[in-house]
Amino acid sequence: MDYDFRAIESKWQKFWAENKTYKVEENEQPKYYVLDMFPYPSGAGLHVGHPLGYIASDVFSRYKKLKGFNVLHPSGYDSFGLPAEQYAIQTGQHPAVTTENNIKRYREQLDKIGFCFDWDREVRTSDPSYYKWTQWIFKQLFDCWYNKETDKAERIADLVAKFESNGNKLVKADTSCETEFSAEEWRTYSEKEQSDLLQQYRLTYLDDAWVNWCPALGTVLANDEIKDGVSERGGYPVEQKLMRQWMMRITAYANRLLDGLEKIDWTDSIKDQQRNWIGKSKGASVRFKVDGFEEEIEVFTTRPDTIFGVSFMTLAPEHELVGKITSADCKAKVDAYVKAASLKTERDRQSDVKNITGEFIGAYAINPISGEKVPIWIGDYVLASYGTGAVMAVPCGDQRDYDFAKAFGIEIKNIFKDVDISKEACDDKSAIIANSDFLNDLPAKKAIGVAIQKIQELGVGKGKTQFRLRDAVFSRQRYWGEPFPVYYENGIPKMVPDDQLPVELPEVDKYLPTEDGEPPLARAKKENWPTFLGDRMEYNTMPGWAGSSWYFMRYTDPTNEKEFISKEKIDYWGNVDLYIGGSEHATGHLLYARFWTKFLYDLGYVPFNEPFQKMINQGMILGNSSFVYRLELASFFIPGLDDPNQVPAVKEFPEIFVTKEIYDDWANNEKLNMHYKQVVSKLESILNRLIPGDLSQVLSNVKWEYSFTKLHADISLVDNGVLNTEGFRNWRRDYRDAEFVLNKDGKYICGSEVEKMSKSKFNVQTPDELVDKFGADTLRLYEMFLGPLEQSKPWDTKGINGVHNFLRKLWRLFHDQDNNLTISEEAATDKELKTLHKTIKKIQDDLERFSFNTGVSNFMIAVNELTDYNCHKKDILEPLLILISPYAPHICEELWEKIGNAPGTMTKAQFPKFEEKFLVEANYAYPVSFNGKMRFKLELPTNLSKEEVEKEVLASDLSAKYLEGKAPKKIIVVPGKIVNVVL
RNA sequence: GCCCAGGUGGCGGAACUGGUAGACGCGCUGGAUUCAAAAUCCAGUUCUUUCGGGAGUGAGGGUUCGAUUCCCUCCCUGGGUACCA
Repeated sequence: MDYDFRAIESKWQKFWAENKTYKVEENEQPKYYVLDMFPYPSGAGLHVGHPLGYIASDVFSRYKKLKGFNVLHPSGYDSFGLPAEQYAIQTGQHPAVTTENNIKRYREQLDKIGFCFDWDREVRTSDPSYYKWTQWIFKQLFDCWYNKETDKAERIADLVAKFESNGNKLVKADTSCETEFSAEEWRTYSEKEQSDLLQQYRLTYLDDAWVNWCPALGTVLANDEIKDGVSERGGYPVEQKLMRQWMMRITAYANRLLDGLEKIDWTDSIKDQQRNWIGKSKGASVRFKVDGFEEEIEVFTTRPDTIFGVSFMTLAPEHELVGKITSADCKAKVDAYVKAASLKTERDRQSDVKNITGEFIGAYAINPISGEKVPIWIGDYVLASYGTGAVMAVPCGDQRDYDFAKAFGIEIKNIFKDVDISKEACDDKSAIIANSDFLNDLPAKKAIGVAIQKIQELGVGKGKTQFRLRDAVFSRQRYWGEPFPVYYENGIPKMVPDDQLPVELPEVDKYLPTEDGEPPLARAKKENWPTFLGDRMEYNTMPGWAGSSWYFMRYTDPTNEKEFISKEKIDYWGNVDLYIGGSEHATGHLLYARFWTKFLYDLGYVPFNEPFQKMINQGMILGNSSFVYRLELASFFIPGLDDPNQVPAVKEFPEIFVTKEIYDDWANNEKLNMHYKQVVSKLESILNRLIPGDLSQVLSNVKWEYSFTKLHADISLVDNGVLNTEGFRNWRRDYRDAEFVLNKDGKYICGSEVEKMSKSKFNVQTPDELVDKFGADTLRLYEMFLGPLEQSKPWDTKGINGVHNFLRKLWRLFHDQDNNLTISEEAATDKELKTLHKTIKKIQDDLERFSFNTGVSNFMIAVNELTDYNCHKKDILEPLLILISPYAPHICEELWEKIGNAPGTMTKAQFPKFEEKFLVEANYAYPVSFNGKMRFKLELPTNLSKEEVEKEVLASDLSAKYLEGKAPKKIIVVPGKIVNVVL
């Protein structure tokens, strides 16, 4: 074999590991920080979709190194997580053991692809030396409050000092505390009372929060683990349960999280998702009295200027006043509506736009500005979880309110001057207000301010900015997560002192919750806890996003035992310059990491406000799933056969699978389709076998009832759409006796669909087999060659030969037919230099704009051209190797060494310098267009002026044909580009 | 519903600031080499055609000497979502 990739790749992988080629230290060079999103080491290992982003970041890191940067490109593992815990529950094996095994497998797979990670910087969230500092950060959050005056986090001690001197009256904090107290009062409070009050100021605090509790599973479930009110797994009932939880006061940072988006280079899509998630809206909160009751209804509105247009009020069905103010005659209907709404999920309520529902509750609200009485309705388009759960409905100015009013025949008042609202609402903020007393003749923009002023004067409300963002629940009732550095004493939560960190996970007998629903850690006895203080330790653990909210900082100083990171290191490395990962973390990890970064910035621990300066979201690699079609026999009836004992049961039939054509035919609902006969004859032959004796006479009239279901088949059993039926029978026990109805060529054709790659869809392609067959360099090039990084694309290995051939061609540029090195010291020709410098420019430009796929094409073009020139010159090939090395490091290192460089110095090479002079040409073939249509090319010297070009074009014989003797109206000449003749 | 991304040959895709549409690769067709196959090499490959051309980047308009690129309207696909008051 000429290009022996197996030998080359294992040689260099070994060399790099032994010589620590990719180790980085702080130095004089400018820094560049490239990071991949934290991988979770799942038991399934890597599939071809995972390395896509890692390859891109690896190529970019290597490129930046060649450009003279000191590049930090680390990796590690987000190694706490649910799958390991679930496996532990099933097998009793400690999750640390499973996790360790999974990491080993991941590492092996990663190493085979030849990444330039500095593994000396590896971090694992589940390692006590790491989570010690996650706990430490938690303690800092506990020890801080948010000062709205300075707009940053400050120490609790300062707050306590303020309380001691002035109480909380003058303190402008982000707090849930609504009671006011003086300094004297503060001093009289007990320790418990003070602790409870401070909780309302701390950035992490204990509070009761509703969770989805599933008693049968003994766990709390996420929203998407619940389908139709029961657990997705097992179908057990789920109830709402109030639980004491650690919360994160992320809402204190809402404004800064929003504003910070302006300064970072992320896609609009992710930024929009974060903006929507934070959901800032400005407006006013207004209180409406309920006619005949003491109670008031508070609403939030972004359009206080339309308050004279309020025609009715809508409450969420869950609104606490609904029970109190509903009139007796409406009660039955309202109760029924509330019940119906409670059965719908928020999603259902949101997606059902066409079906407008609601119910009048027989009560009236009084408009605090106009004094008008308006009916109160409930409607499930109003959600209790947002704002106050009540809407002042202005149908003339809001389409949703408009549709509601129309649906129930509620009067629609018009408060806009010269605007027709007979068809739809008017939400144009430039419309002029009318019929609105003091707001008349003002446009909305001005009227909003005036309205708020009036509302405040009258004391019926105030201007308000509302956020959708809610404080984040930070407790999980799980085992495999960071323990909190918290213990309880007399019911007061206290922090474990720094010198006793980390609080390590205790051993437990089972990884399940206790019978009374306490988290697994409650199983640990006092002596099981490596650290135990007070009456008891905290039983909850931290969520997955705890460790991943600061891991990018730890890479700069991964083994520091004294601090979470040192000031010098983080000052040198700064924030992440390029972050590559999927967009699925848009409102999770990416928001929380920004929150923690801003917090640590406030305390002066890190010099940056935003963790990830530029981010690229790689598209998903989709799998090509294969499907088989199983016949589901419902029943059958044999006319001439009366003895029921002679009739076999449906379940005695083997599994029957039909080829795609038959399924398609059936799915197209052709009753007596052309394949019907084949299916029936298969069924009859099976029936014949099941019934003893020859019954062929009787069998001809059997009535069959059946349908088909589509099932995933493992893609390894399918070749070019054709199922390996024998392999399929052996795939699973139930299919051992499967029968197949084949197509006319005697083949079983599978269906195929492009879907997300996942184990459950049996469409996973691992990188291992490809590395084995073609080598890591080929895989790296191929994954980059597939298309733009950001786009999702189906995985298909059809084209992989193309890039593999490219590498072989590259190899052959350095070797003769007998695979002997042939490299010449001869001076390069102009043509060869042009190819080289054209390529340098392309590769550099493409990489600077993260266009990895076009880079590969350009290598191919260069190698094709040099092959044509029969070029074996070192002056050309050596720089070319440097260009290709970020993509295909193994083969390049090998050739680099072969042509006389010291081994392992490839990464220290300098990216070749592009020189314009080699691209300068004496002539250029101008494309000449007539009325915008390209007709021919005309070779002209590049130094001609516009006028000269024009003259040459008109004088050309080729032009005569298109001019047809007419004089052109106009001629456009773009020098070096194009000529267009307008007739 | 709303927000975002996208729609170019048989396929993956290229065309960067409005300037030769289809680079590069796959696949396919024909040929060379071979006893044969693989591999390799050469030629062709958007569609259509009366071989002069004509049409063509989801559809329809617009701006422009010139539009895949900019603007408007619409359709389709994928992702996100909370009817957010």
